[in-house]
Amino acid sequence: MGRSPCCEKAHTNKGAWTKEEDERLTAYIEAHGEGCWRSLPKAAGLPRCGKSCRLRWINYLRPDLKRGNFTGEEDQLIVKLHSVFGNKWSLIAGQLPGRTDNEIKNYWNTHIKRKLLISPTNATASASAPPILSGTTPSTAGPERPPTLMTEEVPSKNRHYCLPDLNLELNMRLPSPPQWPTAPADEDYNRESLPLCCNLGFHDCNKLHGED
DNA sequence: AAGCATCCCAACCGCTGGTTC
DNA sequence: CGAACCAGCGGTTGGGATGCT
Repeated sequence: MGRSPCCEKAHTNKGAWTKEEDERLTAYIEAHGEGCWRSLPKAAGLPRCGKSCRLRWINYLRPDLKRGNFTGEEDQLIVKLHSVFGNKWSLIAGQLPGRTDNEIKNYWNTHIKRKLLISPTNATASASAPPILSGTTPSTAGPERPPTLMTEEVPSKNRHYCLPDLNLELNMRLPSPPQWPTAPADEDYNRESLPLCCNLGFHDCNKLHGED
């Protein structure tokens, strides 16, 4: 097949970007726009691979980036969105203008995750609350799942296990027998794939609150 | 002041899904 | 149709900054 390799690793720099590299990249993108990251380093005269240029631009050089600390609203929004999307940082970043997936991921890992883990009431909630997903996934159903929005500004007296506004539920199960197209012999199930039913929808919050 | 521990974040690595040849 | 490429994503890490003893 007639394509050249992604980048010549022998002639590419690694590690921290220099000011000159930043300026070259910025100037090139301002002149030619984003896109075609593969050919960009050569065209811009940068000893970097396209992947590295893309990352540097998106995470650091883009003019519309919001620098500085996350606000309380952003903080809470991230927690909410994480409860919906899990570790889909790009989706979460899409809801926070001026923030990058990398930034949010770092913020989550260094600030929010710890805050949620520290909260003793949250630990209790994790232990007692039913799992959100019937079929567990590491990003949303494991010990790191943030089931509650529990930050220190909530007085302990008023704390209760309030779920975020949105919570998608994914169920996977075998279809009930009457839905089977034909009734196969047991041995057929042993060697052939089974049809699965998947439901995607919202939680019944009352059930999770134990209020039904 | 020096040494050590911890925090934080920029950047790299490896994987995936879509596209191109 | 399969192999290779490409962009994008999430996980991980290296090392500078900061705090503590």
